[in-house]
Amino acid sequence: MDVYDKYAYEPFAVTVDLAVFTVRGGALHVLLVERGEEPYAGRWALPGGFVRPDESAETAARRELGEETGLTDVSGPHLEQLRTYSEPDRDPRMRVVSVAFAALLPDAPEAHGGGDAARARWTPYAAAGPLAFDHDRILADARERVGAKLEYTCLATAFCPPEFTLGELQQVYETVWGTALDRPNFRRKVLATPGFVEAVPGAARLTGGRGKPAALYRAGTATALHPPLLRPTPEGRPA
Amino acid sequence: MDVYDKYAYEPFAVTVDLAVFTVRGGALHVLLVERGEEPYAGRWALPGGFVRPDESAETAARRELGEETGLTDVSGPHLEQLRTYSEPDRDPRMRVVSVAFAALLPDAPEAHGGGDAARARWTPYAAAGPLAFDHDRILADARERVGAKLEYTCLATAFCPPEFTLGELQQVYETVWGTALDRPNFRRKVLATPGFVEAVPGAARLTGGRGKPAALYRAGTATALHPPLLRPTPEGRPA
DNA sequence: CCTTTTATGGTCAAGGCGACTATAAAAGGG
DNA sequence: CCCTTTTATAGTCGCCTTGACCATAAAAGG
Repeated sequence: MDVYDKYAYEPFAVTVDLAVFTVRGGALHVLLVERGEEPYAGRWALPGGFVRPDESAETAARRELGEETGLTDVSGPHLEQLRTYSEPDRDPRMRVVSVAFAALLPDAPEAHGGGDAARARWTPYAAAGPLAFDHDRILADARERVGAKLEYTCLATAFCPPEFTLGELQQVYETVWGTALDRPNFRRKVLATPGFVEAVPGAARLTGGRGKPAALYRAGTATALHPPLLRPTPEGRPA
Repeated sequence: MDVYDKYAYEPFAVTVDLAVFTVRGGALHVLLVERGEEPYAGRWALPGGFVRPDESAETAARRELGEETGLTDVSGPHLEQLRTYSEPDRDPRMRVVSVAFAALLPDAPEAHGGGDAARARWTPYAAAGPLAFDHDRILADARERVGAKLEYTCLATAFCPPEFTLGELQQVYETVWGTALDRPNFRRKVLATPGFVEAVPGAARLTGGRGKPAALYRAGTATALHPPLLRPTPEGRPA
């Protein structure tokens, strides 16, 4: 990292791209924006934008998250850096290096308040067609990362509202992983992990649905999951 | 990521920084270079350099790895992107965004063949004093990532020569994690994981040391470790 | 009132893993 | 040449986790 090297260096544009996920109605959704200009005019793309001179990539990502979702409290949602995409030809116009982030939101915010957010739409992950640039790749990487992190972190609560039932939490796992889980076993595992969730003391209950009302829980203070909650292996996944 | 936005964007310099690790004599070592110029003249730093106009960050990292280690076959070593560091003030001279990588090498190459490699020295991780720029942080992040990946991947073999004993493999774990492991249990776990290691058929053996000669193994084809090989928890590490 | 639906509680056996003991095969020192 | 030391390898035992179940409780709907 020697700026005084004799090598000439070329200036790059640096952007952030966001894969913003939520779980809605049993399906994983991602926030997309429609491009208005070339290249890829009319195609959908991940929200994002330039990193400004006084910003870190993290700051820029959180700013973009607020602009695209219309959220007021932008400090709440889980946001984490994924990796950086820097293929020389990933943008046909110029050299653009993009730092990708994944964000996890609870359902509800139907997005597009004003400004940039007006362009944004929640799209089922499965229906997120061919995206602009290398965003298909970024989105796939982001989804894989989120699925993997559910195994060994308490990240699943980031998809849930402040108070939630264990059934809702299980829905998050089943939706992201695309597999069904045994309810009693899931419950046993979650409750046996100290700090994962904590019961809402008011013995509160919920919901408009059928069946016995469920107890409410809040996210606990733990972040890691030891031992991990491994997704069921369809066959053998050792390789 | 809209280049036609009205926002002015500032050009950034983009570099790669490498945390190159090896296990030597029961201690984790990292490859450092001494800076000759301001700022941080005389301080040690992670090797790295500018990403060239026709390179991706991955390509630049592998090129730098070759230049700094003097290795000929630069396609062999494990190299993986860590994350990107982009704090606006991380370089006092100008706006530099750095994509950090971790590289894992087997012991032996005493580095510095010619060119840039002459500047490079293997340093025990524990003795890697205050480094230039934010490289202390990068190095700490890299070490943590490597330690974590040993748990759920077969990455440990990247520290070993082409043929190795289970004792050497265990040494890798103990060195990176800083904990002792029970030998029979470690052996049982490694051999029970299909594709982790495969026995060298020639019933070969080794070594100049005392004791019963050990069987030789090669790295297998598996990359993931299911179930994981968790490092012993000193107390409770659920948080 | 009975069925359906969801939440919750419990059992049981197989497998993984930590702790530990035992044996085998080399080197080194008297 | 024997005995100790050292390292590799084999095996045992019991606890805990986990997957596959079964059973009960509490609501809604007909």
